[in-house]
Amino acid sequence: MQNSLLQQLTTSQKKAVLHIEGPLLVLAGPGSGKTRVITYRIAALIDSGIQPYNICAITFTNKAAEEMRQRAIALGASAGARISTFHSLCVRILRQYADKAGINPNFSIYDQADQTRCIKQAIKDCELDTTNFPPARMLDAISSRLKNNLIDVDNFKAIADDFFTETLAKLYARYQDILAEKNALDFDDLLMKTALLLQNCSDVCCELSNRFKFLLIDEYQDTNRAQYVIAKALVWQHNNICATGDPDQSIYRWRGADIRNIINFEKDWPDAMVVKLEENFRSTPNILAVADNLIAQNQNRKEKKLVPTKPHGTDAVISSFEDEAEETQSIALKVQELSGKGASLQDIAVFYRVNAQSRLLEEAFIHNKIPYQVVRGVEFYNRKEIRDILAYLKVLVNPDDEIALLRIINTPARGIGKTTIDRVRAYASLHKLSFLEALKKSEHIDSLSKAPKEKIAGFVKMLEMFKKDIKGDVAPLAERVFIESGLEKSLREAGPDGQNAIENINELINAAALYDKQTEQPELIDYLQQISLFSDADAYDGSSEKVAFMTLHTAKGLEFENVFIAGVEQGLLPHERSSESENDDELEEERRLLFVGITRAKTSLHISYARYRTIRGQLLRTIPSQFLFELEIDFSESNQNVPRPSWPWYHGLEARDTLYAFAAGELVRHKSFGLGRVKEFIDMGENSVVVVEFNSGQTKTLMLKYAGLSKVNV
DNA sequence: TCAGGAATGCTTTTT
DNA sequence: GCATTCCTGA
Repeated sequence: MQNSLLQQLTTSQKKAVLHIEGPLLVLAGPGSGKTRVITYRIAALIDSGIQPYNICAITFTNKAAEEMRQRAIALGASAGARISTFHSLCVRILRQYADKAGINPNFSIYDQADQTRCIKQAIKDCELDTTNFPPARMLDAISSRLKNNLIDVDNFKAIADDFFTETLAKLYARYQDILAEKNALDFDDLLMKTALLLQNCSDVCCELSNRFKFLLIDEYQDTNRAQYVIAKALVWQHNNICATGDPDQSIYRWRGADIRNIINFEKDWPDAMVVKLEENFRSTPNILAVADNLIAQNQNRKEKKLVPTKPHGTDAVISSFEDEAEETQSIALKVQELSGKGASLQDIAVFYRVNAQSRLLEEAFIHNKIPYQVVRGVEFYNRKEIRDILAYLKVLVNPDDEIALLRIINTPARGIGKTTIDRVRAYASLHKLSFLEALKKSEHIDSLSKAPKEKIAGFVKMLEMFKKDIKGDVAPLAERVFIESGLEKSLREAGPDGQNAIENINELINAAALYDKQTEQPELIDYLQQISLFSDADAYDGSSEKVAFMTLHTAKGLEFENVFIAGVEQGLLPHERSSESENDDELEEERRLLFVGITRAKTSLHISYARYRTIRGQLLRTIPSQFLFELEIDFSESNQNVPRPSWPWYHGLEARDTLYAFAAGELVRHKSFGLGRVKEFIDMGENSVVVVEFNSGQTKTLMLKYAGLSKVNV
């Protein structure tokens, strides 16, 4: 490799880049250039005569893969290395070895919404109710506890030993059958089926580990059991694995990530070389100190220092605001101030724990006319009209995809209603046919009258016409489906919302055209599988002059000059759901999440919380996050003189001032107890309690919201 | 068959 | 609070 390029690296980085043969673990703190190390390594490997074809690098998002590809090429590496996410890699492997994996290569990939429909169906089929067996929880158990740990249906049946696990085993079995009937795999199946394939077919394992002579994995701390098994299998022949990661940035335990994978790396590969990258090139010492104070509170960790290399800067700030509207308003104002001082909007990001927090931020930024982007890629693909048109395309590739088929059969309305569908379904299950096959034989279904039969025939004929065009470019087919299915016409007649939907579909067709252009051999199935694996972070456009809003999870791997973290309150961060387990594991993961957020900041960091927040329609008094006290920053609850938002829809404060704020000593009137004086006011937002001593001599403790107290102005 | 309103449920994070 | 599903009437 060219010396001039290597000179850009530190001694430790160089060591990691140039250690070619054998296992290598790069333990790297935030901002230490670990992704850079992988990129340089790819270039160095190719430089030392290794064929790009023999290199496989695994990143966390598609976006990261794309960036890595381009940077490697910029370093002089020829293209051809496989750089992708675990999921994309699995799709490729499963399609290539479909027979051996026992699947049909035209499978659909089911996302959360599809999965939920399937699990609901399974719960119904097993004659269970959704109250005792909530779909979301069942799905979570199946995916993160079972599939990600490579426990398949048979394994689980063998170990189930009480009512709940036995029921779950039945449910799991039924759920897998439903997916199989529809020729669909969910996200976890992609990993599990690949891992099991590699485990069970040594010839496939052999072939792949000969093809990928060098494996590089970024964000190794967030791999789960299935991914670990895949990695292990891929390096079976040579042990040329390079993993980089930081246990302190592990934030995906809840979806099966197993931190032991990185902790036990040296046990798995005893001859591993370990390189530590502790210098931080991203943040000021002020920011790093705060991050360090916070993460030091985690008991379950190996101590690690963050060594700053940048000069001192401004201190991190914690601000408190009256409520979430004031919080977002003041973030907007602060952004304007930064921008006025010359900061570019794309260097500013706002992070939060839950997606719901983006709405108020958007309102504040719209009000203040500041351009922003909400980094939430999957949202686009979750729009109704997008799902509709994609469902048409999915059915063309995978006729067994009943969920997609049911979605489009009467979209737009073509007179095939519930009754008709039920009759066809009954016929299908009686004759052991798929739903589409039953539709094709509809003229033989006696329970149907003439009109529905004709409508079904028309629908089937339309699908068959589309199917003739399935080869080649995707965009023209998508456009044709949009118009000829009647979707376009129905949206055109649906007013402004419809117009918006049309624009979205046009955007999808444009994206498909881009795919056609950039892909050597465009294929509908490949396109559909690719967009199924599209992630939130993939939507981030770092080149546009906009402030970025995203969750703390999405922020992983990114960096910004100026970072805001909003809503740092008990219940939100740490999230209330994280306190359900009896140990501190989940709390520590929440702490790591904040750590990840803080360490994204290069020069300025603004943490905030609101004293009141409306949650699910209830105004609640909040408690500052316990983490705030661990940062060792001075902060007080003083009002910071934020101009109250003057937006027409903003009523929060006024409402609370009159309804929810009483002071001891205040004179009040109750509709039946009459006049009284407030003895004590326990502020819990909407659930506040007042103790009133009435003139009648009685002292009452009242729930404010039911008491109907009014203030008496003296 | 379907639109529209009422009732119910569900709410972390994501590939 | 919002989204989905359920239910009723046309």
